[in-house]
Amino acid sequence: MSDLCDFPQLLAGLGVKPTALRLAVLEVLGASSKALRAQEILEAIRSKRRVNKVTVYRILDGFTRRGILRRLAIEDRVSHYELACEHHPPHPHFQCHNCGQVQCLEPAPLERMWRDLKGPLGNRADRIDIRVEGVCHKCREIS
Amino acid sequence: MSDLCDFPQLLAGLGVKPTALRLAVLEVLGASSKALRAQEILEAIRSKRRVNKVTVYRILDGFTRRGILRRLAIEDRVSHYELACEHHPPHPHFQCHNCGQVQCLEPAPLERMWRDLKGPLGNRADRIDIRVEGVCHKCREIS
DNA sequence: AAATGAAAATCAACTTAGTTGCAAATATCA
DNA sequence: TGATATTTGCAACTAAGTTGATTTTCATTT
Repeated sequence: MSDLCDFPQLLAGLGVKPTALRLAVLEVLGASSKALRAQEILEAIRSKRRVNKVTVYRILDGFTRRGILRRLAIEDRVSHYELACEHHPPHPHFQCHNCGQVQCLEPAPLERMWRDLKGPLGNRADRIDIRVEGVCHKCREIS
Repeated sequence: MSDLCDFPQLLAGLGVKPTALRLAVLEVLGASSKALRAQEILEAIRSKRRVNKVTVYRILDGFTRRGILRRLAIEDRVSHYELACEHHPPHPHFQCHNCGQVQCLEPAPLERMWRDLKGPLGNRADRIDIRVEGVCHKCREIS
């Protein structure tokens, strides 16, 4: 997941001002090969400049709402974030029990999923979760 | 997900004492057709008797470690729990954007997943997550 | 029946990740 | 330039869960 995207242009296309902090968030994520926690993003930016955590949380939130980022509920009590641009289509993730890192796996077609997920990268897969999100039949009826 | 399991026996088989609270937790989950938050379990028990939240959290934690329950990291900042006994094999979940409820879907074979997930129950699937958990190659090398 | 000891439950205080409301700074437009 | 809107920062707060110490329960042993 290297940064192939032109972030200023990406933001411009959505009418979002490309402020220094917004670009910093995108660059940190673009430079990462794995999904990152808000905390990690915050620290990465702080290694270069001064930021308030609230600002970062708000940027992450805004980006997620606009579909610029995907928020992953992969681990209890912490969100992970990744770029959601055309170069980073949805894909399965692999979290290590031990170090907690969240690797991105190939967005292989679903039929090949099971086979693919168990083998590659030398990971030992103990558990595969499949999760669907949307609007349930009950809520669809109401609205 | 109705309770087909004999909880006292289940616990006995694992050498876990079937205390009133432990059974209460299992009964609440056994009676539910969906995965529940710790909060909901706590409230369900409190409608019948007095409990301290710490006790419930510790029971949920112990049960999860022993494989009696599965903890689902389905939503930011809250865990959901479900029975992990033989009558409740792993399966995909559906969370409603609107009400937040976490339905259990059929544990259909993975090759049929995609097709199956989109159609049934009248839910509108906006997003399908596939998540793998285990020990990554790096951590495997170290230990 | 009383004493003992281990397991279970409780309590208060704390932690972590994230949120709110408002003020200050910065950018944008007339 | 001044007026307005947007972004950032700060302090205080919240929700969910955790910790450590204490008390209760309860099955044994005396």
